[in-house]
Amino acid sequence: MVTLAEVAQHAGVSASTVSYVLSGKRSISASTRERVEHSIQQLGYHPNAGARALASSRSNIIALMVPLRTDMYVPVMMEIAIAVATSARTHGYDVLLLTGEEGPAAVRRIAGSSLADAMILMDVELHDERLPLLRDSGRTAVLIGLPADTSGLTCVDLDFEATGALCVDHLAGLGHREVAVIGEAPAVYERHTGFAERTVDGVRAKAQEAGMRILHRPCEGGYAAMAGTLGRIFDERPGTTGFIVQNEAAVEPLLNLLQQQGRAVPEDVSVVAVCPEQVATQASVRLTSVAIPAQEMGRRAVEQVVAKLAGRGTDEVELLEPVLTVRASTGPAPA
Amino acid sequence: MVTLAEVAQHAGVSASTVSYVLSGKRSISASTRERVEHSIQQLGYHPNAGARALASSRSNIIALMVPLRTDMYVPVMMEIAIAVATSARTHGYDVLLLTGEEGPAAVRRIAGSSLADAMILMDVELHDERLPLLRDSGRTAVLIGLPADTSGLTCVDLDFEATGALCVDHLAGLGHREVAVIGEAPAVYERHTGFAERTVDGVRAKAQEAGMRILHRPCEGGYAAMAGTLGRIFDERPGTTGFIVQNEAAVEPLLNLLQQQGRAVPEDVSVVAVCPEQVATQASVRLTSVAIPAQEMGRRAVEQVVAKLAGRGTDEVELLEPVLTVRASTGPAPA
DNA sequence: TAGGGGAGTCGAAGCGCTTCGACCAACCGT
DNA sequence: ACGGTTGGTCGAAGCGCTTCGACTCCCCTA
Repeated sequence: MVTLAEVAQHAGVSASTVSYVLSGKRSISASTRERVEHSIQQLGYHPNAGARALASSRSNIIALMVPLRTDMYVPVMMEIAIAVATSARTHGYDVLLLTGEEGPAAVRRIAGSSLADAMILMDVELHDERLPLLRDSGRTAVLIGLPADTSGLTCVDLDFEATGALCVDHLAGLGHREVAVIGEAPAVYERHTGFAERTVDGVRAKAQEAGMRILHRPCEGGYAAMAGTLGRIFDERPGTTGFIVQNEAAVEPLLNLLQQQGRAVPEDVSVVAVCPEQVATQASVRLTSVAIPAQEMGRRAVEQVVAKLAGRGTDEVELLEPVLTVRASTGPAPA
Repeated sequence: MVTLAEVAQHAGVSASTVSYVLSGKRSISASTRERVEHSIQQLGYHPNAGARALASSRSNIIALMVPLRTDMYVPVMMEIAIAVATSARTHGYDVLLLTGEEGPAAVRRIAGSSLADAMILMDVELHDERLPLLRDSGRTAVLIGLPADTSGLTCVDLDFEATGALCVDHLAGLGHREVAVIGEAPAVYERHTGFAERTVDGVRAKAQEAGMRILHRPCEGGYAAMAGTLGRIFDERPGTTGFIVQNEAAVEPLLNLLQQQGRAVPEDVSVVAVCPEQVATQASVRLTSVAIPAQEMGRRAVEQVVAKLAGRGTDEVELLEPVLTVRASTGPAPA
């Protein structure tokens, strides 16, 4: 491995000069800079990450904690993770992938070892165990998701209350009065991952205004679970004409079952989904949906991290505004 | 941050002794060890990752390059990535997440900076641009996938040829003589990511033995694409009674379309999928399938990396044996 | 009883980089 | 013509850890 000292020697300057060429923290004459850059090229020099981290106490690494769970829709997580990794690179950072398995201990480990300059946490629970540790580790952090107490924390998330309200608005505008919400798996609620509850809150509040009746049912993904849930919904509320689905793994089963039961979408029943665009457009019926902007969330989280590390930090909650796209799965309520 | 020196002082020993307690590279008396460990606890000491990397030239980090593409079935990638991260931790390693975006340059960067001790590459193409760089970087590496030239490389992958053969065997045993293979998106073939081709090779070879006619069609995911492909298949081979599907995003659309066309599964048509277990069990028909052992692949890749880093290395190709599970989507060919 | 050897500990020399203060020259205004 | 800048460069002191050789006991064997 080529070292900075070797580059310095090759270029006929001191080591510090090479360092300053690299960092730009002091002015360097054009001729020296050129010479040094040429030597770097020629020798194929790459700064040693460990040495750099040690000397500067900056690792240029962002740790990303992803959940290990399988009850969440994985593609969204992946999309966020990739967006984080990609935008981190554009800011000169690399991303360390931590799985939920280690739990709160991971926070301690990473903060303690200075392995990462900052952390991004996904799948945040309302009373997340990692938060106290995070707070007094003093490390820069950004959450994707919203805990109960956001004081001193920067959070990025979709505005799920507005999302719920938006869905209701759309259905109400089409004349629907009885709507069922197909929610995430029960475990998601038990864990109090805020987003699912916030959506339902948004739905309920708006529904009350609009004089709409809401039936909310958590539901596992897959056909079997959906069949059971759907049966119970129609038993309880035979007049249901609208569905709001917030469980990607239930979307296709729902459409399929409705079709089997001879309920046409959107003529007899309307369906609004909260899901990534791809799911909405690739489903068997092109779905009216509120998009989950995974990329955007990942990107914004990184930008917040970078801003905080640069001292331009803001401790604030950034809620992305939901956008509802009308497609082929919603229509006027049947008379 | 607490340093090793502070721990040493607190415990009344030298810094090197603390280091040896931590690494176990020299024997330490029980009493000293206890005293040191107690001090570590009490002071909340965590070794500084950068310093450690610098001094030992080992970062305890494994870099994982995941593809950026969206034409691959993402959940499998995610599952592998998580398995890699999780098993890496059990061996004391962390995982750095690199996206394909940087391409070959990432290999150079990571190898050059000694940021990672080893690399795991996913989504390997037959003539992957990253391989030459990898080879002469001299870094430890393991591929998940199989390039054309595996010399000097350790590879882990499912045995896709055997997978294809297994599917054919099963269908042939049930009396099917005309089978269509629904493949991955065309882009996957154009890129020459070996696995898709290898599956088809396996299918073809076995089909010849079994006197079965094969029609292979690449296919994008989603309903629209699948509808077109399916139409063309039945136009060309009206007698088709079996399907082998190697594109998770096409599975559900296929089942749905068959149902709409009044072709019953498995009475009229049999379907074998190559997909993760979850997809097979959650589909509208429980699918006979060959599982893609994502977890296992991730785990084995890490184990190979760890072995190589420990000097117990083996440059070999490890092909996992496919397992076919019979479920409800295959049955005897109609008379 | 002398000598050999292992167990346990320490000191010091780095690992490759950043950064601070110091230094030297050239240049400014007056 | 002279003190004060400013731009450009260097030397040296670490950053916190690992690791090598050296040293000291103490026990075992011949």
